[in-house]
Amino acid sequence: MSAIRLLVLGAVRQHGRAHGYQVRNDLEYWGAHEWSNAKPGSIYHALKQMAKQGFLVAHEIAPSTAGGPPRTEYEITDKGTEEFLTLLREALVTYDQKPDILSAALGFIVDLPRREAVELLRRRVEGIEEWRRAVTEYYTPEDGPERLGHIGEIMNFWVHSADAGAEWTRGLIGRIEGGAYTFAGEGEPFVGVLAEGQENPYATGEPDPGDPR
Amino acid sequence: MSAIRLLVLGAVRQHGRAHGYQVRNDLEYWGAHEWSNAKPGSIYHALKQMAKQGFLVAHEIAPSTAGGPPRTEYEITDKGTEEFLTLLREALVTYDQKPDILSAALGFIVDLPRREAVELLRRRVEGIEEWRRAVTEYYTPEDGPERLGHIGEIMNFWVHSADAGAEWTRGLIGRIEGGAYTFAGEGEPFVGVLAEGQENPYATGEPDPGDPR
DNA sequence: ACCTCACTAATCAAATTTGACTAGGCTGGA
DNA sequence: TCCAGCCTAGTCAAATTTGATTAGTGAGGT
Repeated sequence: MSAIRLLVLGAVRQHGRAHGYQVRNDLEYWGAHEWSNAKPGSIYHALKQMAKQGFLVAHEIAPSTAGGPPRTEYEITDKGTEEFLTLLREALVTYDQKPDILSAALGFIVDLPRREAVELLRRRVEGIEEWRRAVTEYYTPEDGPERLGHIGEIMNFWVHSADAGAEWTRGLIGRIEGGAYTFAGEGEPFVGVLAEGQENPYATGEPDPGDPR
Repeated sequence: MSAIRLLVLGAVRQHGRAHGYQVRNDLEYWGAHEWSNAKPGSIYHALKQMAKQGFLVAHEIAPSTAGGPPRTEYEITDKGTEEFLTLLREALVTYDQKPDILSAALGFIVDLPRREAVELLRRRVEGIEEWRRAVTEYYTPEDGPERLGHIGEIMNFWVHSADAGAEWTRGLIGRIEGGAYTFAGEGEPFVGVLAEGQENPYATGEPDPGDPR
């Protein structure tokens, strides 16, 4: 599974009620178009699909204030919230070497209680270590590592990345345990969405070094 | 673009002539099903598509030796070889945070001259460093990093991964310059394909810790 | 008054990917 | 002998993703 469903569900949830363009803007504000497949087509498709599956309800809205086609607003259902939490937990725990999924989950990690977040990340680290043991054994044949030739570099690369990922995760666990950020049930949450009408400080497109801020 | 075209083109090229099932087996032998979308459907689709585009030529073969439907063999064309090299170079140079593409390219890196491989990897490292400068500036706002809240962890994660990737690439450059592996034009290449009839020492599916080898 | 640009909001066809399924032949045990 | 299970080789529908395109509105320049 890709990150798009988690991203879209989470964005709608934070707004309570949102139309596609709003979701699209949030994700851009997050920089999600840089590291995931959060493009217009995918977002609108995900919204429709998840509405069909009962995770969202669609409300048709009149042609709207400022130009453009009539827009549809979406609200998350109870089933949708459940799905969101399932996806979020899964994304935090499993090491499937798709960095976009972890990234998406990081954006919503504060929607869980602090205790649980730490617990899930611990399990993530364990998962990485287990994966590492499995493949290390797997690709280190008894007739010497040379048998693999340069192909061995592929696994070497993965193992290296996994190690870096584990180390980073341990760091994050430390920061969270050290009291960083505001988690579910800890009052005033940090909301990473744009209010209606608020301008997006980040332009579309590449992270521009000459960003005129 | 995904890794599948590079993988399929490269696999066909190594065989000279191959049918889909052979490609599928090679990629499995490489472990590609673990870290890329090298599933049957994708492979057969890529073969057909690239035949349509003139990168491969298809030969219909009689119902074949051992069971199963009639198979189609593919040969790579000159245009296909060009495309292969283009994809390979691009995959080595560009840091697009999709690890499967780099992995695929690593599998074919020895199809280039040693000199060029090193040069491309150098450019890769530069690319990563440039990317890092751009996003570091981008996501470090003048009103303090706290404004980003936990969202900042996403970029933090990416930067960490990028650093790990750069470091690993430097290591690989060192190994290659140190004389490791056999590159294009250096005689007897290492061939990472299964001969017809050779058994695949790796079973399908997960890297099994209890692998009976 | 006219034209161009940018923004809002979304749609669409084409390409790709997923995951399940087909169908023939071979093998080994009851 | 018969049948369950595996291997070979691939197909197919459904879901998703890509990249381009549409269409209305308002602002600014000439």
